[in-house]
Amino acid sequence: MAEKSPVAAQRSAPRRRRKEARPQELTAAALSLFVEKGFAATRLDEVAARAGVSKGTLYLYFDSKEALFKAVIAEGVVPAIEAGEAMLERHADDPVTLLRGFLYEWWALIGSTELGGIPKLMMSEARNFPEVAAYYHETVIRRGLRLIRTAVQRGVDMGVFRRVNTELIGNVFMAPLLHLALWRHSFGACCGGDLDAQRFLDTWFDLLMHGLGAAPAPREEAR
Amino acid sequence: MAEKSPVAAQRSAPRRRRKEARPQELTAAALSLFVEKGFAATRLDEVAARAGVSKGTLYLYFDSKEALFKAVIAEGVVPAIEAGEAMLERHADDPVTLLRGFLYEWWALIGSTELGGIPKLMMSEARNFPEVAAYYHETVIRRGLRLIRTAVQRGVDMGVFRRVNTELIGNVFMAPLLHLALWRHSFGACCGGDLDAQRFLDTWFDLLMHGLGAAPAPREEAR
DNA sequence: GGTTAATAACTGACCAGTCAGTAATTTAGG
DNA sequence: CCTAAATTACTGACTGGTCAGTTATTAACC
Repeated sequence: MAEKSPVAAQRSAPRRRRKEARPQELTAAALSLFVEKGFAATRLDEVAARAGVSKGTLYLYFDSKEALFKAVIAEGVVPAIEAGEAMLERHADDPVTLLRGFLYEWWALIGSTELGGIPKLMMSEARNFPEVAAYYHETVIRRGLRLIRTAVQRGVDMGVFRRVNTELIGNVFMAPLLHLALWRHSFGACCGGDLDAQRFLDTWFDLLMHGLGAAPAPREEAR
Repeated sequence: MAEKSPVAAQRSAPRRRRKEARPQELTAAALSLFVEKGFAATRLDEVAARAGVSKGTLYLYFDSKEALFKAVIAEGVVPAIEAGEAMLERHADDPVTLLRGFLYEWWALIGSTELGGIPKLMMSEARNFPEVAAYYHETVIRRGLRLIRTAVQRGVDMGVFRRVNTELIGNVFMAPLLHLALWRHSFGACCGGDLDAQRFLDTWFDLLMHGLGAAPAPREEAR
């Protein structure tokens, strides 16, 4: 009755106007699809469909596929960096707690969530989208590395850690975490051999603390 | 003189027939392009052109783009694993030398060469090509991890290393190496901040040896 | 009923894969 | 040897499908 269309079949939702909510919904849909299939292999029709709109609507909010990509990155990851910087202030006097916090919190808030797909996405696409890569590098990587370097430097200055090359320690610190996230979103999702995240993190933190020459005692003696 | 063709203009090389050499040339061209632009973004016309043949010829030797992908992986990486297994035999009694060898040799023979792009390629494409991923996982990853685990286990048994979780140590060991290679082929190729490979490896080996509780003395006291 | 969010049909470029034809090489016949 | 027939590596124009981006139209909300 209400619907005169006799074809029915097409289950078209009743076309709402929600200018405010759209960009969020679209970037959220794009994030999960980009992470799942990669940037190139994701069709904009699909992104739009998952957000419950048509492709034309997507183009009301984003100029191009690449612009959508940038928005996904900007929105997903910048808040996380800010959380890290807050933590650096909060535990200014305890480098071990700080590193443990970065490690386990990073995993809890980023690595293990959908955001954990972003490193893979950026690694995969960096060369094809140098502008986005530069933005990410400046906004996320540089700032993140500085965070870690600062924490380790404090530990060295306080005599808690051995003298190590603080220049590159941020990269070394992050490598296993990123590896874990990349694994989850590549081989972990298709071949067996899934890594046990908790044990992996414990193994790494244990090795790292011994490597830095700090008293072990991580959680309660990590198994 | 030799070339009678008066048309000239078209700089077509004189069409050689070299059935034996083609597959090699094609996989080599494909490897560098896949690494540079990713699998999806690489056009087969381009692969063929770089190998000095036409696209039609490519299809005489490979059934599909995916078949070419598999060939690239199989040819590029399996020999390297075999070299590692040989090394495990050669230095059976010295775990520290073994790990140092894996680390620096891996970088010299794989990470720093064009083959170093393969981990990035596989990470990026694993989900879209589960069959190739499964092959790589079985043929390369499993075997490689076993190599490292064996070396560390020996060190623990001999009392040279602390008791650590040998189950996951292979992944932890490889993570920074892979990170370095991935970096080279993503951000390193487009944004500044290039990692100094030698220093990075030294930093990692130093941290690792201390973490495993082995006597330091890596090269001559890595700076 | 006027404004504009939203749609869906459309366009044009692009590219994996095909195939009818071309040219290099080998073989057979003289 | 020389030449012509047979073979086969190789080519490049073509096809069918896909998809980013556009536009003419529709309908929701004030």
